[in-house]
Order: sequence, then structure tokens, then C-alpha cells
Amino acid sequence: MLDPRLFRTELDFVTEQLSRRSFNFNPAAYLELETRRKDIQVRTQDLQNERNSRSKAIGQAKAKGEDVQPLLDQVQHLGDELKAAETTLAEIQTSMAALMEGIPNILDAAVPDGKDEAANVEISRWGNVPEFGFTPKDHVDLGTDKGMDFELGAKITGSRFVVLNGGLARLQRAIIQLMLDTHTAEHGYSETYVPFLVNADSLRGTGQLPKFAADLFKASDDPALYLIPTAEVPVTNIVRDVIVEAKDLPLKFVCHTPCFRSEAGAYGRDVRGMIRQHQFEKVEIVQIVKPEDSVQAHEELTQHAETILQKLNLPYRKMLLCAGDTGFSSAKTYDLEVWLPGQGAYREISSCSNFKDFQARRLQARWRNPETGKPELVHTLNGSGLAAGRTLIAVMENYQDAGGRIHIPEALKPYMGGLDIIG
RNA sequence: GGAGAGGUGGCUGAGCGGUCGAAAGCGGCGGUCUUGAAAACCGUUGAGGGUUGAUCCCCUCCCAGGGUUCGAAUCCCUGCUUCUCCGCCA
Repeated sequence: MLDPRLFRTELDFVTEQLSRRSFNFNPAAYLELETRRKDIQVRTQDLQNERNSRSKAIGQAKAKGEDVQPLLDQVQHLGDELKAAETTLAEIQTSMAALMEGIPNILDAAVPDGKDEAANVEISRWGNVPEFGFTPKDHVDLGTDKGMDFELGAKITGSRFVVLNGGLARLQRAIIQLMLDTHTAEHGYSETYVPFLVNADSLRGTGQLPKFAADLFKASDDPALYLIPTAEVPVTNIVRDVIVEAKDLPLKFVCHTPCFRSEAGAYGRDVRGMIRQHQFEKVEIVQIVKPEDSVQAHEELTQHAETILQKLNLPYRKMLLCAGDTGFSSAKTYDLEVWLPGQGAYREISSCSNFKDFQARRLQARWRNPETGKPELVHTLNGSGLAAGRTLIAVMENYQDAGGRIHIPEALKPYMGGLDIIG
């Protein structure tokens, strides 16, 4: 959520900034609602004030043993009027909240214009795209005889699910272990284990609700619980309604969870293989920082994700997402795209975002600023460090040999129990 | 799943339907004292919002949502949640 004060003082700026995202914000409609809000709120508070002072007077008169009946007669009419005003105010505030919750974050000045991924800007490239003396296979062809079974996934559940057996299941686990160990031992993150089902308040806090309900799997109606689309949700919500002491910042969490996405609107895209599944494993890194530190933290966090790709010696490029491709809650996002020989293309394997105070305002996640002594909003950031399912694909495709066997990267061997080749 | 007891400020913990946003203690902050620190003493110390140039002032918040009342932390209902006991269970 954006700062309501920004709307009151810099409406033109907000409107202009939102248009960068092709978000159609109607300032006139906002102003009308805001004017009514102010009007009704002032009137309601006046009425409340009157009720309070009169009730207090009744109490005082009663304490002195005076006859309070005349006073009671005077307040007869107050109740209805006040109740009506309070009801109207609540309705307006609900409308205002709904409006505000549907408005995306303002983009960082560094974010380039553009309407879709074609306008993303390549920042850097790392590693050498491998030269094979043969036509490299994709992970589906490589995995068929090694325990990657999409038909079984479809039988047990449906499309976009997979079963992994033997070496490939172990390889995915090894990838996860490497990530967790690297982020805890080398990057200073604290390993966290969280619920995989979350309530609506948590999803509202990180921005998935109310706007993106269709992307979620709802697991229960009463109480309303949802499967997490990313560990970002439960982990960032650790600081919901919390005032963190300055000395405890930054908070850095790393968390491995499965992620569940309905992939509504992705029909027909990436239907082959493990690229886009309803369920996938991911290691997420999350930082809660002082506002002044978030720009630097964003660079570091992205670097932390890059470290994993470098340890696995997987070629990748770092992209700065353009205005149209940057997510709803994010002010600035870097995507890391790994080279997939089977597709002959770079594909997203990590997305690292600085949300600034957008999530924090929804979450009421604050820190006590020693300079002001007041609670102020923190900045939140997160990134995939990395998506484990896609990392598995990348390892398979980049480490294949002419015989269709998969060589285990050096960094993963300690986790593979002596196995150094699959196939 | 069954039975019972609770949810109050950063923490512990009082609170008869009426000057209660809330006693007291701890913690925090400031001061006195001290070479410095501790101790002691004095003072101060919740959050959000409206209005304002800034104060003042006003409103809301004692788990959440309803209700009763002129007036609710206090009474009633529902939900959530914590704890204890029994049952079941990885």
C-alpha cells in the first residue's frame, strides 16, 4: 500500500508514476471519495465528542446525587445520528481501503520504461554458455529414464505435477541443501521453517490479496487458508504488527518451502516439463532493513542468489525489469535468468525485489528509529535463492554428456552420498 | 475430539458500568549524585488517525467482530487464540 499522505499532497506525481505501469488511476474519483471521507470523519468525531462529554456529565451529576433525567432527555436523539455517521464512515473507509489496496507500488527511478519483458534491460552476464559436440537434450528427454515422471504426477494429481525418483530426487535435495548452507554460513541468513498454509491477513500483507486471489490455491474456506505461492508470504509476515528494535536490524531469513501456484492465465505456456508446475521447491531469502539501507541490501541480496549460480557454474544473466514487467508490490526487481541448453534460452530462476515500505505499510511492520524515537516503517526485500525445481533442470541440461548422463557439479557432490553421475 | 481457565501498554500484573488510555512493579529515556559507572532518588515513557504553519484540541484502540446502555476494559453473544487435564496421534 502507498502512503495516503502522498495522495493528498502529490496526487499528480502519483498519477503520473502509476501510469508508468499502465495502471489507470483516476484522481478525480479518488478526490471525490477523499473529500467525502474527510467530511464524514470530522462530523462523526464531533458527534462522538458530544456523546462523550455529555455521558461524562451524566456520570458526574450522578456521583453528586443529582437528578440526571433532564440530562438523559437531552441525549436521546444523539444515538441514531451518531450510529448513522459511524456506519457511513465505515463504508467510506472500506471503499478507500479497497481502492488503496488495489494500487501497485511506485517504481524506483532506476526502473526503465516499457510494457513487457521485451523492454527489460540486461545488466550483466556470467559464465560461458557450454559448447556441446552434440545436440543437447532438454530435461524432459534427459529425465525420462532417470526417474522424472510426469505421467505419474498426472495420475496422482493432474497436469503440472511431477514425481521424481532416485538420483534426481536426491539431486534436488542436494541443491536445496547447498543453498541453505551457503546462505546461512556465508551470507548471514537465519534458517527458518514456516507454515505452508497461510490466512488471508498474511496474503494481504505481502500483496497477493485481494488482487491476485486467482493465482492461489485455497485449501479451506472456514477458516480461509491458502497454500503459499512463495515462502515470501509466511516469512515476511513474521514482522507483521511488530516494532523491531533498531539494533536487531537487518533481519535476514532463509527458508526452504514448496510453493503452490494455480498458474491461472498461463494455459498453454511452458506445458512441457518442469518449468511451470503447480508445486515446486524454492529457497527464499528475505531481508527486513532500515529504509536507508534497502537499496544496498537489494544489490547484496541479488548477489547472494547469484552466488549459488556461480557455485554451480551455471551461465546466467541479470536483468533489470522494466516498468510493465515489475510485480505489483515491487519498486524494483532484478531477475536472474539461467541458460537452459535444451531450450537454447535464458529462463528466469530467481526474482529479487525491493518493496521499500509498500509491504511494510500493509503489514504494519516497523522499527523504532532512535533519531525520532518513533516507530517507522521498515523496508522489505526478498529473492529466490533459488527456485530449486528450475535449478534442477538447469543442472541436468548444462551437465549432460553425449550419452545423456548427468554429471554432478562439484559443489553438490558433498550432498550426493558418493554419487557423481546420474544415468 | 472432551472438560476447564485465561487473553489488559515493551514485559509482569491490578482494574466497583461513570473524570480509565488504564494502578503498581520491571524495562526504556532524561536528570541529581559520582572522576566514571553502579546503587539510590526525582521526573518521564503506548499506538493509529482527524485538525493545525506548529502547539492546543478532538477521535479511535484494553484479542477480533457483533450486541445492551446516555456511558463498556468492565455486562451479553460469536469467533480466534493461549494454557491445564483427559483421549488420540507422527
